[in-house]
Amino acid sequence: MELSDKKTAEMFKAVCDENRIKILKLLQGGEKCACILLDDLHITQPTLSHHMKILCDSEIVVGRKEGKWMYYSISPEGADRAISVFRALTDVHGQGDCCCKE
Amino acid sequence: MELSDKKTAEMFKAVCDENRIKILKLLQGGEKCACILLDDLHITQPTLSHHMKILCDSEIVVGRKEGKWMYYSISPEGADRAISVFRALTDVHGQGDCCCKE
DNA sequence: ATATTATATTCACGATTTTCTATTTGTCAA
DNA sequence: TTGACAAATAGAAAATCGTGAATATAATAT
Repeated sequence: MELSDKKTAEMFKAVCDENRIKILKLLQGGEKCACILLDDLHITQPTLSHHMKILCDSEIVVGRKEGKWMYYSISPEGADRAISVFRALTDVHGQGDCCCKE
Repeated sequence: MELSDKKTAEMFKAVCDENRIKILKLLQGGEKCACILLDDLHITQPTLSHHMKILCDSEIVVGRKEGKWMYYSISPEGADRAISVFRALTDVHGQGDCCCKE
């Protein structure tokens, strides 16, 4: 589970934007077509496409093409991976320095 | 554990930047003085101050003033809160639509 | 083949973020 | 009180990000 700092930052960009958070909330109801997401968000189609790319790059969301349509859903594995990475980044395994200069 | 989308985005901004990720990794060794963090990062003092503000705003890091010095450490409670928020955002509790239009 | 529909890409622009220099504030020691 | 040091703030430059209009690509239907 070793990720570069750059990749880690990329992963959490998924949850750094209000619209992407809204998209995740919509996807919690299960897999949804892009066109349905579009109806529920006040953004244009290219903007949605842009956000879906960031979400898919983070691997927290996965896309599936079916004919003309793109279906998106939350990947429980991707979400678990993100949590693992977050834990690995915030677990404290030391006691620090007792003072600034000794 | 209900957070506005804006607040949620703010919280995860903490882990959306390479320098802040480096800072968290340093703090995993325990509480550290700002001046020590500064030695390990190739940024200026005001830039560090800026990043520490964002980290503290997310409540994943807490600061403590002692005389002239600021000591920072990871807040296990803050980190747990972030994980809870992330889970609440990515748990799937529906099965989606079977198709785009019915 | 042509038209239509769904999504992705390109480009440009404005807003936000990161970063720095300069300055200010706060704390301690002579 | 003055000087030295740590950290925060102000202001500005540069980079990144979010957005939409225009266009391209892909799939389906006629």
